[in-house]
Amino acid sequence: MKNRPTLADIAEAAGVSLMTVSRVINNKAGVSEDLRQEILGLVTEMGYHPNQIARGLVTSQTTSVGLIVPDNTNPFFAQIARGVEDAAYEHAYSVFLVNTVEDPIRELEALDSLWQKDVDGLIWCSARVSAEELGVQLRRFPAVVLLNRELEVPLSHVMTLNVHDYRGARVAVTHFVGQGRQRIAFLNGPSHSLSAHRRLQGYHAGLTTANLPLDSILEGCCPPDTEGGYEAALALLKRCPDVDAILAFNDLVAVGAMQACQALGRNVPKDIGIIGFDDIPLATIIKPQLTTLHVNLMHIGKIAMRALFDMVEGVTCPAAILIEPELFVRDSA
Amino acid sequence: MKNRPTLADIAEAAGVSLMTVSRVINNKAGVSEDLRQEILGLVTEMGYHPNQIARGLVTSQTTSVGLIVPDNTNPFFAQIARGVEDAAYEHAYSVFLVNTVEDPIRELEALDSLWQKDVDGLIWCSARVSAEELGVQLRRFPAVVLLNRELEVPLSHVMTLNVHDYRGARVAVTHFVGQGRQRIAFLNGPSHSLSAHRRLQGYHAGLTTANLPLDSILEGCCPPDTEGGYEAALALLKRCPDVDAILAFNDLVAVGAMQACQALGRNVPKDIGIIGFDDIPLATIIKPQLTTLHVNLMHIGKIAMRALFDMVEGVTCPAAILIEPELFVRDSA
DNA sequence: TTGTACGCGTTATCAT
DNA sequence: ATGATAACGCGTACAA
Repeated sequence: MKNRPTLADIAEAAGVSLMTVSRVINNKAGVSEDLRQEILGLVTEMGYHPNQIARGLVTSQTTSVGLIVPDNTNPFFAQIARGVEDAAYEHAYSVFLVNTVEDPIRELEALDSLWQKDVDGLIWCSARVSAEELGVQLRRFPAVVLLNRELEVPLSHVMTLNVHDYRGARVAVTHFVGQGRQRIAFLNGPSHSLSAHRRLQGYHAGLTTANLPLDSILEGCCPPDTEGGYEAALALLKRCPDVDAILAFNDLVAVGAMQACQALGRNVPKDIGIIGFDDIPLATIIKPQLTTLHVNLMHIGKIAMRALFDMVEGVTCPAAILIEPELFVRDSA
Repeated sequence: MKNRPTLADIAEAAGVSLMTVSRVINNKAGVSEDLRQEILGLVTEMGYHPNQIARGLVTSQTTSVGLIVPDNTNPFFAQIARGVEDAAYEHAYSVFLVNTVEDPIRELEALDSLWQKDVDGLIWCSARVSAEELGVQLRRFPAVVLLNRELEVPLSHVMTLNVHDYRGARVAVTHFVGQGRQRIAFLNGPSHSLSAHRRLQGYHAGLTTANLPLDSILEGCCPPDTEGGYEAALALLKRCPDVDAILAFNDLVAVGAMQACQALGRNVPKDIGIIGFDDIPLATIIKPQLTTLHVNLMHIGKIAMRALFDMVEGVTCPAAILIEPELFVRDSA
């Protein structure tokens, strides 16, 4: 590897002081136009790029942020990560990607490592730590966007960004009811999930509004993937053969449920309607295409990163943003 | 944000010099056991973590690496990224994730930004730049793993990691032939893709080995996603109604092709056999499940990162690794 | 318009 | 066994 040129190198080549070059690099005033052009020439010629490490040491701005996700392989987070990276690119920021794999210890280590890297900000998805620990960790970073997690007491350097799960689930139930469906089941996600909790409330609200009885036999929990949805739907249809609608925690569960229905000879959507959540790419790949609560995940990632950038720059931001999911009616309900 | 403690802070608290603390932090000899314990106590008490930025400035090791992918949303690269991150975590390294979105300009900017961040190494997937430009860029980094790209002249600080596309495609064709299929088509990916080129060769070799004629009417190119596969398969079946097997560039194309067959009333696998490439999660979600050339993508990511780590540490590595894809026979062929 | 001195937090080197 | 000092590459504050 060729040694990278430093400010001093190109200052020497130009026969000027180090500061003059620095001014040119940072577009600051106080350099004659000819000198500026000459230096600019040398800069490109010698392939100089400022060393962000050294720059960060003195400015305590590293132009890099951390992104913590449970699993970047999950399409949900993959889309968000993509949005974050795109927006970071707009601002010439770099993104450290870290997976927690749902492991609280690894989550803590991820935070440590990002802190050691002196990131300017942090986008933290689905934080699993306790409320106290959350407070401690948030205090360590200059700016944080919390995705999929709420905050009891607002903090000036923290923004929360949540999907309006409650409303989404309620809309789905109302849609089912409008189709004349009566026995509406809910295949929920992990019980530790905040979203799962909020969606269950929305599901209940939807039923109540329609004067339909709540019946815990219609509710089930499962791992948020296709296998989970498949097994849970199988069990559900066994204990409640009269189910005519299934609201799923997410699209993966919905697809699993759809396949379970088909395996049992139930037609979707004729016999059983199915609605998913998130609208991942799979939703339109699968046949019949999934009716689902669409959330623009890449856009959420972008919003998160832009807000983070604003906070870093000292621009005031809303303390919390709530994203409205929108029902995309396709073929499954 | 609370000010992070520095070496000086805890040195002052311990009433010793800064260097003594540094020695303790770095597990170096030359500190009495009592002092070491006392300092260690203060370190945890005050929550000290070394500032990697400052450390990197003097050691010129940042313990961070760059990962360049076309699109982290693509399950193929998502899996690889996950493997890279997992292995990086094992070594306490951090990963900068950058998307190129197949844009050569953005790819160059990605390289610049990673270079400015002074990464210890780089994992570069599907490099699109010219051979000369490739050489220039490789020279800028201490260590590089090139995924999905070959190198004419080996470099001591660069390792290439490729899937044996040729062999995979040939195995697939042989499998088709073994099933008595005669009109075997190939829906290839983008013409600029190196993999696409190698797979085409393998496809040809497979046909030739089976004494089947090459027929360019059986070959098509398409964008490497489901829509691309769908459209291309539709066109293919229109111009060649007698096709009884389709080898697809990847699983997404295969799924698209499968749906096109179904839309045209062709049964898969009875009328038409389909084989994909990569074995992404979708392959087992879709029905019928996809027969495909399995590649352990997460494992590839891990191998890449571990090799990179070895190179950074000065351990010698193979100049090139070739991964054998394995045919996973499921329901589509 | 241009340059000098200093400090960011850490490690390496050389003293003590 | 411990400490003082110089460097790493850069920006800020001040001087010329």
